[in-house]
Amino acid sequence: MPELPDVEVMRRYLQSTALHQEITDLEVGAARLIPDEETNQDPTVKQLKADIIGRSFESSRRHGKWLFIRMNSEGEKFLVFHFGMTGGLNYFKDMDDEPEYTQVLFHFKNGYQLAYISQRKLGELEIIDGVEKFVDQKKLGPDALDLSLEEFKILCEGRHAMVKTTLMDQSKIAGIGNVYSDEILFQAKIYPRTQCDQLGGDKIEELYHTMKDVLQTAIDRQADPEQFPQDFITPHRHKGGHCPICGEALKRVQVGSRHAYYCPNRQEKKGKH
DNA sequence: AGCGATGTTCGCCG
DNA sequence: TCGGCGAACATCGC
Repeated sequence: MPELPDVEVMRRYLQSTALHQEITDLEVGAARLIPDEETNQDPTVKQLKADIIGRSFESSRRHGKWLFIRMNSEGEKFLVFHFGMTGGLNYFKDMDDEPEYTQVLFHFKNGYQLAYISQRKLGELEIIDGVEKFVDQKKLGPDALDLSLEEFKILCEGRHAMVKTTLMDQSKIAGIGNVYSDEILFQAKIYPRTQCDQLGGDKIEELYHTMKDVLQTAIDRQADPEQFPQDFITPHRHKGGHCPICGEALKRVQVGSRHAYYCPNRQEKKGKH
């Protein structure tokens, strides 16, 4: 589930495995992952190879759900990853260990490989020359972990949209998706369809701190639901799941075109008390 | 066998 | 202008 914590864990993984090794070859299985300004996909794959082969990864950055790898090119060049709904990375040596659904494979001079995995082939991989410019073009808001309380208050105040929608809106806050917005709202005891302008100043501040806590805790636990604290909803976030705190059956409600899971006992609807 | 799924983009509507 | 909604994208697992 590649949201901010998942991508951060992948960034650290890549940072500790695949840096400073010359890339000797690149195999592209799913060309659709590489965006193309023209309609013909072949030249972009060739261009991607030309930009990458012979280079090495030098450092990494993350903004929201996007991962940037700076390469040792002439001038600044970054490889950008987006993992869609099902993507991931795996660094391995023996080709027998090549993961299923590998879509792009980087070969390093030391005999290791880095696989970009994507079961559903939704995702993106491209070369850019500046992170700030890219963030601007993609109209991404500040990264959720960099967002200040003041910025968060401004995002919420006077906004009629639902809180969950706002948390997931990448142009306002970058990095939070369906799963972590549910977790944040569960921890903050807010009903998912609550509108931002129904939250008081204190509640907004509480939500802000909860957002940071949830994301940081998830990163500390390797974004692995099995390692999450006992009171996290994420491992129970499915049909038939129960609240880890009070045992109530979880409910599901439509928000935008997605589903939110929540505890009807602990996430009260506004005006009901 | 059909439906739902962690993501983004785009167009339509009130 | 803002926000909600739904389709499209690809494809697998339940």
